[in-house]
Amino acid sequence: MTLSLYDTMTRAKRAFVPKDAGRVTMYVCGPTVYNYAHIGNFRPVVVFDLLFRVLRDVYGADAVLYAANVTDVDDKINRKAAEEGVGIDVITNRYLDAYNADARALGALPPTFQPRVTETMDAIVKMIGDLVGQGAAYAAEGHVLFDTQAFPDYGKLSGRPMDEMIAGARVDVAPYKRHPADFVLWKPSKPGEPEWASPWGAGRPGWHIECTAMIEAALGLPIDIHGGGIDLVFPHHENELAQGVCSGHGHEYAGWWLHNGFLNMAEEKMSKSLGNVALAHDLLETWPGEVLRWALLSGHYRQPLEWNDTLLEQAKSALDRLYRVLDDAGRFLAGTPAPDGEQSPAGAAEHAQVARALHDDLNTPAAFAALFALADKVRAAIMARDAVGVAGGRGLLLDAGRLMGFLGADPQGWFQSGADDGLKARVEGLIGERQAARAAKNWPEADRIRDELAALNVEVMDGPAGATWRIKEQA
RNA sequence: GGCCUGAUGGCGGAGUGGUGACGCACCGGACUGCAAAUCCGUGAACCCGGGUUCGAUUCCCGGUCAGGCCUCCA
Repeated sequence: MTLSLYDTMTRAKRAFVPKDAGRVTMYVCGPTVYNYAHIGNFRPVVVFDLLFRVLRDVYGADAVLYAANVTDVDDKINRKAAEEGVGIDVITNRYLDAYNADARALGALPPTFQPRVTETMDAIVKMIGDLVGQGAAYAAEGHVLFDTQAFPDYGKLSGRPMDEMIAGARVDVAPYKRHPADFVLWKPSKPGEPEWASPWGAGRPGWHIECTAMIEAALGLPIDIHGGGIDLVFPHHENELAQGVCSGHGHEYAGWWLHNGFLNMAEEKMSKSLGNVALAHDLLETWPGEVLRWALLSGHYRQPLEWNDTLLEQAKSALDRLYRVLDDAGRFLAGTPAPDGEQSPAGAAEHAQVARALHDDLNTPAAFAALFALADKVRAAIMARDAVGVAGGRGLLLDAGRLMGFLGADPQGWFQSGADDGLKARVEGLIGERQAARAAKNWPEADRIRDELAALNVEVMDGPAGATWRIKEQA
């Protein structure tokens, strides 16, 4: 089974072949930590976490090295720190902690490395020195600039011939630039703002050099996969590429460039029912992280995705369906004698189909379809009272879910999340009373109790083996 | 102005040169005391105009609409 990935550089889907199958490397541009991150900022987090999981599945967990950086030097950080009268580390640590907590809630595995600009300053300064030494950068008026003329392929990644860019540019060109396309590697800090020592004077790095230096420091150039949002293709990744190649680390930078599409917000829908909840941090107070993850993966990662509350409701319903199968499978197996071993696990073909879909450039909608097909097989095995099929099929469903970062919750807990112990005890008591009323065929009383449960946002479902219940809607 | 994406049923969203997945929602039936869940089943879509082809939703050209990017700072 071949893994193929769409590469922005060649604009084609290509079979993925790492330089070293025992050491697969991936780097993804992470957040600037000056505030809570928007849900759109978490799309690359979830998409590349999924790719991380797929790569670990193919090459082995220890063979995949994934670095996701954190930008903790930035004007917005400086401004926030000044507003609060604290050091930038207070701001960056606060929002980095929140970011990591949110990422975890969205089911993202921790990256192998999470380099920070402030901790990579030596490597950044060294790489700028390398570029100057290679004749690809020059110092001017306290700045160090990358000389785009030194890189003939500049513009190749984003498909922008340099002449056209200059012709269409609307921005004033700083007088110290040799070429309008040249960009900053190092610049002086403003008075009172953090600064670091360098051969060109105290100051701070430009945005683009940070990532190139962090890649070299954390993984070593070249890497197999470089990921990020499609908005970063130009100028950020174009510049990273130019820096990496010209710094003397060879002609390759990244084997595959992957870019996720944008998340489009439908503000009016969002605000009407849920308030201003564009932040993942806020959404997580209303929805399970798994629902947000499902919603983020419900379209192909390269396509734009419309984000609204309907999408979240549909994601919740879809996950409910899968968890219901797991729940029913568990109940069936708990009440069934040991299997006779005559039949096979249900859904083996569908299970393989999940991985096949993911290996086709992370086709998550097709993978979801396979997940549902697998769940249907488990359901059919339950109805056929095929214990081997159910037990095996449930295992396959859980395994496929695990590959995608789903179905990790206890099914009971999934449906009863949000209920505290007091509510649970009260619900169990009411259900007991209702069972007695139903046994006596006292339907008005049974319905009255069901209404009482409904008032507690609890839905009761009668089954042959007794009643089960769940929380009806998200709070 | 330049460059680049996208347009599929009520909603979300795959895919394909030859009867258009999947999920959510809706409708009919079974089951249920009634429901819920589940099962069976129905209905429902490829932006517009040309071209290539035996055949186009799919390939090509044009258009419309929507979105992204166009370099320290923004």
